Amino acid sequence: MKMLAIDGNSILNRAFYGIKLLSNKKGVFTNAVTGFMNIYLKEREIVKPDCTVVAFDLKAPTFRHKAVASYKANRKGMPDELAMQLPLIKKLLSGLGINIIECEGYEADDILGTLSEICSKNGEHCTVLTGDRDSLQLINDNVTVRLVTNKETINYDEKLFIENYGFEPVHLIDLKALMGDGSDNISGVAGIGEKTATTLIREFKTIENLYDLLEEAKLTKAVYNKLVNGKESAKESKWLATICKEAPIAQDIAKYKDNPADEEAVSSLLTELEMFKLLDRLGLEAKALSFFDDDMVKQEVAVYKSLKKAELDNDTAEKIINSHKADFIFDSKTCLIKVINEDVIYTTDNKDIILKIFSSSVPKRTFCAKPAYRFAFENGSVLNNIKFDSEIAAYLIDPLSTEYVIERLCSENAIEYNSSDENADITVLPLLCDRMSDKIDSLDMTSLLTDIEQPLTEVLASMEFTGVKTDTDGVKKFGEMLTKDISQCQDEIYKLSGKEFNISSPKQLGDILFNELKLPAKKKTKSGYSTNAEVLEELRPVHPIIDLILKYRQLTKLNSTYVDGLMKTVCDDSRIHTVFKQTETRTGRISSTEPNMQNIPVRTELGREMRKFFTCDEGKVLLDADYSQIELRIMAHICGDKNMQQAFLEDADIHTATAAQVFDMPEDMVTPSMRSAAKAVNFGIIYGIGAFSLSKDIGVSVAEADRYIKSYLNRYPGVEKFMNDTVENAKNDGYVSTMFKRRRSIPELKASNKMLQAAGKRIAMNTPVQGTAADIIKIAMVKVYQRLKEENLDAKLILQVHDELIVESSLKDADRASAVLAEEMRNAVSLSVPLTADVNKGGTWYDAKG
DNA sequence: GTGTTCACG
DNA sequence: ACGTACGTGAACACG
Repeated sequence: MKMLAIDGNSILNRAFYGIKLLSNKKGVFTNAVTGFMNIYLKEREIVKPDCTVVAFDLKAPTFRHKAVASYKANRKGMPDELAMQLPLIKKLLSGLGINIIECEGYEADDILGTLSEICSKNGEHCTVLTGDRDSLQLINDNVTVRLVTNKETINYDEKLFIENYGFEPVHLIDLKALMGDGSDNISGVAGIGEKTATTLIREFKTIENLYDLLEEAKLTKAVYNKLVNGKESAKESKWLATICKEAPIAQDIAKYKDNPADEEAVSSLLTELEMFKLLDRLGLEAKALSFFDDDMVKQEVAVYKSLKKAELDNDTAEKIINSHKADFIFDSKTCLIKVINEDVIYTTDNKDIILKIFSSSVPKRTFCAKPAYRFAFENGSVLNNIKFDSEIAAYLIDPLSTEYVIERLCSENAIEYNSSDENADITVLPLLCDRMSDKIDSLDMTSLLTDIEQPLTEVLASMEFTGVKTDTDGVKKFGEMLTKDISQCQDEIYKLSGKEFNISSPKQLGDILFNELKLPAKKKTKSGYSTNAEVLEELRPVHPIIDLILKYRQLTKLNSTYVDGLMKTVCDDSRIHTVFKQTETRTGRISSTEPNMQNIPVRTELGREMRKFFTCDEGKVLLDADYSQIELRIMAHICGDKNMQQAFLEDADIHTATAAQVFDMPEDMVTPSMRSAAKAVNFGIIYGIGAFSLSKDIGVSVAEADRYIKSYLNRYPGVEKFMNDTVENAKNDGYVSTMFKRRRSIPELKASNKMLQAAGKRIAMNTPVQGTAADIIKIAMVKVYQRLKEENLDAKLILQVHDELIVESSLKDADRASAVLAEEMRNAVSLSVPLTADVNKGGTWYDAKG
């Protein structure tokens, strides 16, 4: 008989923080349940238990001393999003026939301790599944702990434990008694940390033995004194660290055997939670549920009404055009439009009629306007007077959502949605727009939506439509050259390693490097050795094969992602029409796909060659304009630091100026390496700096990197204040915002996981800066687009790469277009420091980049 | 489908 | 101690 004993709270907690928030249409969160079940089902395959028990905490804070201590440690409690999933997972597990144990006054790990004790006594095997290292103390011949970590699940048996810790599992409590445990409010012996504690426990095994032999033991004076002073605390800590094995639960293992599942109950629950993948995995069918059967919800929802339908013909189109508003949904795949006007739904797939509606001046609202703009442009027409795009509105309201679909937005806005009605989307559209419009107003984002984002949609559609001229012959030749070099590189790698293998497989490559060639392994990943560029870079001097592998990586990346990848996307007009996504990023940037034109190589000379194949039509030229240091300038503006502002007002080289400040010397004494260190610090400042990463980035010690940061913040006190205030406000408000009122909520700040919290702080510091930069270039894009049009210039925006705009212009209009670009980019907003934009021109992107 | 790697700002 | 900077998209291997 094999038992699997699971620490429900620990695993649920890990699952919650490991997966982004998910919820069903009613807003019931399900990410922790999903994550828990993923872990559980995977472990079940591995352990193959006969009986399974999931233990949950049920704490009565005053019941006993230990409970009080840990109650305090967890007092801030779990977030509501997690707490509401506790009953769900319990219900689900019961339905699956899995035993749940809760025991008043005992924590989950006490129950696991008791269960493992019962198994041991009966000579049965017990596998404990938890994310809590404390439980490792339970390990013995019969008890294995499978420790769930972020990366992997480690199977801890006695052997592995001794290998890692150097003493037997049972003495983990003695270790804790000395070193303490902050997260569990265990104080340990003051001044004794992990190192000393481990050495002591390896030698003396238990604290009792240690204190018995204290006088004759060879200890330093300091350690001796600490131990003497901390004796009481050590004893107390040991008691606190000891997992109880006497919880009052059934002693008969047979009681914990798995029960048959109640399939009916499980499938109702999972259907309601909309966890269809899990249903599938369990081999169950979804159950039909009546929509909105919850009375509470019913009262608030706008009731779905079935509307009259009519054909959209010339006459009805005329009527619509002359009315005061029309809401439409356009499906570009099937070229189908549905228009709602005066409670009638009109439908047609007639192109001319669609264009007639689009180009008319009747005020329109829609969901996802960009394909409509593109359709209009592709047919030589225009789309006029879009008043409201509810998809963009939904994005501004919650940029963290992964997809914006009408059905989901309805459930979030208490609008009933009949998914079996093919006209459901258009039926709910007017109401959805009303609700979202109110929300946008109340969030003070009206101007952001109507003055920046909505006008931008047309600009993006135009850029996509225009596309980028591509020299396919050049790309092909470049690819042929790469292919030759790759095969040569490959041969040499095979020669050096003595065998043929797939160099692109990190697994096989790791095996060759670290097992066959016995190179020193640095980092590990979930599935083996890490072989990323950073690791390889360090190994470069150790073996000549490393250089070749890096070369191979570079060449194959260029060949598959850029040469092959791009060639696939070139259209018949020998232009690439990327798709810009306006509702994708959490900061407000736009992104580019199919292909991604925002990550074309530039940093290495070979990669940069690619840009020679992005060109322009005969008689035209490319204009490339980029903001210089826009993010640092924004930082200087919003933090108000006079020292930092001065550098920009004087038009100084900001990295040199920073180096002069940080290293406290005149600018002409700054060496290139100091400048480059300062540059890294400036980047770090924008990202929400950490000494560790900075040290890695510039190759100095963590302490040194920390000094740089301290010195930086000292010299630019406004920056430090901004960081602190921003994080503080974000904690209070739950969100941060940009200069133009774009907002991003930061749930990470409420996490109990420290790493997530730290990540939240960095997001809080970075988003206002990155997001404001995004706002500004969007404003510039709209203005540039309008002016090029107004001034009748033969010049079109074709690309945006975050701080860079590219225009394809006729030769004759190039100078005027350049002036428009520079002017509008510089004057997009007025900050307390100047914004500068450099413009260059050339026949290819490579040349125009300056 | 997920993880790893690497291209960009 | 833990793992380590912000924001993206694409290709490939592997289960």
